[in-house]
Amino acid sequence: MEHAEEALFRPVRAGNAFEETVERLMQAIRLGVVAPGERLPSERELATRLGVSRVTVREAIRSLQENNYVESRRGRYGGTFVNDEIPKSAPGKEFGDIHDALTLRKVLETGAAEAAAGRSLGPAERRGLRARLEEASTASLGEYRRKDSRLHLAIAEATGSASLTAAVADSRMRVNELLDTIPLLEPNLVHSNAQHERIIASILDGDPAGARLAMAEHLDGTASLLRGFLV
Amino acid sequence: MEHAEEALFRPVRAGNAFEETVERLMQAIRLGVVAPGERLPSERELATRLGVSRVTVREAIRSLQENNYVESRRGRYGGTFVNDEIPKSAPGKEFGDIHDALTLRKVLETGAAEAAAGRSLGPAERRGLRARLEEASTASLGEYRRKDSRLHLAIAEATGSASLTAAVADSRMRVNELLDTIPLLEPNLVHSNAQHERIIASILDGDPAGARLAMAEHLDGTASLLRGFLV
DNA sequence: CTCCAAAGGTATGTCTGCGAGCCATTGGCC
DNA sequence: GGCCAATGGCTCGCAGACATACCTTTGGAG
Repeated sequence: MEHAEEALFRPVRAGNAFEETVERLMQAIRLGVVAPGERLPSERELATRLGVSRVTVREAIRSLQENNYVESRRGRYGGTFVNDEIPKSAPGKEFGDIHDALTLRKVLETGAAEAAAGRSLGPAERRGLRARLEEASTASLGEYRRKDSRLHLAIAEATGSASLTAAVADSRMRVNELLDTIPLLEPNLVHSNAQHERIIASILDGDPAGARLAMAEHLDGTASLLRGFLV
Repeated sequence: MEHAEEALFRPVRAGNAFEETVERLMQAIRLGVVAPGERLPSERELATRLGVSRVTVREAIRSLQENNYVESRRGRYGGTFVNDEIPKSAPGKEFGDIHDALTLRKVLETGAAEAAAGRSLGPAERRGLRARLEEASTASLGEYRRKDSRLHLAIAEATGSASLTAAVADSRMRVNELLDTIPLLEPNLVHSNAQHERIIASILDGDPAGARLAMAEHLDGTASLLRGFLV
């Protein structure tokens, strides 16, 4: 065999520093962690947190400006702000491996739901989850993908594991790119919200098995949709 | 809240190219993907696969030579070979976040076991799993950690998801570093082998729920051991 | 015995990315 | 009205990493 080697000898870095920085900032915007109208951290702060030089951060931001994701304003209380209308992700992405992305997502997100339900959550965390649920349920079609992602990220965060949260964020970006190529319909959305309620209820009730099951059903919906659309 | 930002604005790259390359090669050796006496891929091949220049690969290998992990021989049929006795990992590692590592591992590995059991495996994959199980069950104390990792990696591979396999490899490295600081005893080993049998049997029988459960119990063993030892 | 393919060993010029510093702009505070 | 802190905008020299080319060693094939 020895084809586990493929996993271990995969490329050390996904791209150059610039590309990866753009990717991260896009993640923050597309997953709704920084909403339209809100401000990104300052260039100096981003440079520190992303472990990258300020020059590189600026180049990445410039690239986002040119693609109408953000606008920058100078002066104190200035900064880089997310535009109200952000471009759709470029279509025709190579669908790498749908099976790969969906398998990883299912493992991570059902695991996160179960783990979150198995923890004793503080009042702030419980409030956070309810707030995200509320946001998602009242979201319009245009902002649904973002609000949905924020809810799922909040669930991952509720596990208390930063690396699990990071993994979920990456996974969602991959799957969202695929989802962006197929239509999002009102009925899906209603159904999705009902499932969200079950998931959050199970987590808040401390019911790991229920949370896992509810999440699994939730994910299976979009998974079969995807497998259907993309052959 | 907005502390999902912590996950998204984490550092873009874990270290410089050299450090990450060393890390990868150590993973391959420590996880037993390249066993003692075996040869690493050639420098040129590693450079291509790791997406890094040959100079960097050589520096990384040099560092491994100086630490007695490998030896290089010139000429055709030469190469870089893994030593029989590889150094123990440096103790006193900062125990970053034990909870974080264990949470992620549980999610990934129970998910992998379940996913593997839910697939129809080819004869080669089934044979591979049985072979790894056999290797682990007959391993001596000294080589147990390696053989054990190979078995778990084989399970991840059986999901057919490369990124899941990569994630499991990373996760195991983190947890193994912690495990290296506490003793490995014969009784643990016997118990562990029995659990391995159950896991593999469930996977080969196509019993996802059973595989998940067996894996969960298996992991809980070392998890509670760790939490106990490391406060 | 000779040849030569494949592996490690070496050298050099280029370019990316970083660090550090300074400038320009802005709006609240005193 | 003036100050000034915090932000984006800009420049320059250095270190790391890269691509490429060439050299040296080795053992099997012919």
